[in-house]
Amino acid sequence: MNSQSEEDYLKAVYHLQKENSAVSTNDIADYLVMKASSVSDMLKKLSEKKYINYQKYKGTSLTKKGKLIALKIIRKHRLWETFLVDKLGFGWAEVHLIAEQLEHINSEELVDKLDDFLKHPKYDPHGDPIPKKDGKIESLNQKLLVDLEIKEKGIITGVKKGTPSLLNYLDKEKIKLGDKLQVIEIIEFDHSFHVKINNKKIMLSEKISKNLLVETND
Amino acid sequence: MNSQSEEDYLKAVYHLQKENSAVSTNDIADYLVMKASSVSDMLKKLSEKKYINYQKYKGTSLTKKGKLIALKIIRKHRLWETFLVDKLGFGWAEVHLIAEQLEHINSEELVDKLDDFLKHPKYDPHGDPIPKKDGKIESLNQKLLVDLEIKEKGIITGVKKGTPSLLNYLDKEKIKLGDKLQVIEIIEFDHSFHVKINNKKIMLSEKISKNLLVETND
DNA sequence: ATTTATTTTTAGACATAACTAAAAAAATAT
DNA sequence: ATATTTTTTTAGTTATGTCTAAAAATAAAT
Repeated sequence: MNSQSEEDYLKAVYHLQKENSAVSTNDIADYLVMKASSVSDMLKKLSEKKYINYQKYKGTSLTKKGKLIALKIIRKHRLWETFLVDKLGFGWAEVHLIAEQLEHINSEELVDKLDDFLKHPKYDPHGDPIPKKDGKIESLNQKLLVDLEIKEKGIITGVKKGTPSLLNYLDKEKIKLGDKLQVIEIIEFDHSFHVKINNKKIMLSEKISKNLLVETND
Repeated sequence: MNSQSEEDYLKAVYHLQKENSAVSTNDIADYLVMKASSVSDMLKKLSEKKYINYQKYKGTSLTKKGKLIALKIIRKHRLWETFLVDKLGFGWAEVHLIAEQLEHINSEELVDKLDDFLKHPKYDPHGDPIPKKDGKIESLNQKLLVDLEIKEKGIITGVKKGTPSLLNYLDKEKIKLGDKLQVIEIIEFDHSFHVKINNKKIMLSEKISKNLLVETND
């Protein structure tokens, strides 16, 4: 069995893992509100258990084994959130902290029976997809901006490679995670993207559009 | 907040506490499957938090504060057991281990909403009474054998003072916790009790009947 | 009333999972 | 290319909650 702590780390890596990129120690530390040294210790431990691929100084990613554990916890989290909102009448904003506790309850049978009871919901109250028993999960349709077409809409969900210069640029332009985006025009000459973000038109270079992650509806 | 361990100890003391008697360190150790030294450590800690009355070598009992905490955990345990059996379709024998985990989930609002959802059940699937939000609980009708009337039935639930000689005697007569008992006759001359235990007639002296705890229906 | 046995406590060790401070490696800037 | 900054790791400390072994207190038996 895995400790609550181990489960929290695996979940963090899952949530931070975008595309093919490795997750950095500091990112995990920020996400879990801990010190980087604590994260280092735990990464070593999880690596020994074969839950993550880990090379010193090179960041980490989930192994198949680790990913399955993370998805099972996310499944539990989202099923419990559904229960709390649909059956107990909680508001969708209040349930996160409680589900954070419930997701660590250990019983396969409980999860299956809860899933039956809720009639196998596909999405949790926040609209996030609920993984199946075997870990299968509906993909989030996260794409790079460069792969969008004209008129296509999406929500900015992250960057592929968070180099400071890119982050600084986004910061300066007041572009942040969660902002809505729509492609207005793609300039053939330099492949720059003219987009509307928060109802403000802005031009993004090809390089930027190759690094900006966007979640779409289709 | 209290740790899961602290809660487990308080619950153990609650369950072991019969009548006015203090609970011994060894009894708690047996109940929780731990070593007496571990129990000693924790009793000191719980005593500092004013959850128990504790004097070295003299056993322990819950303070008002500690009893309320214990009852709140038992309330959660029994509500969750009810949920597992009534809503999720578990058998009543399978739910204990899962409820043992769920009882430590921390959220007043969750307990209240669960109670509403279950329509304020009075008893859990094992027939045990569920404490109210304020800690009130239906008494178990635990009496001393000496207080029973002729024909009255009950279940042996413990002894008031577990002196070895009494326990040896009960052992020799093959009388154990959970045995069903019915009063056949009370001899006026020496106040001895003639009872039927497991369909076997037996005579118990006044002294014994003043030390045998019995749970009745009324 | 002493001796013997049992119970309880203390003292010291260990695992987990966090921390701080310092060293080492990698990334960035000049 | 070297210096500076940032990130990551290592080493050592701490708190919690368990353990074993030994000491102290209490209870039981002769």
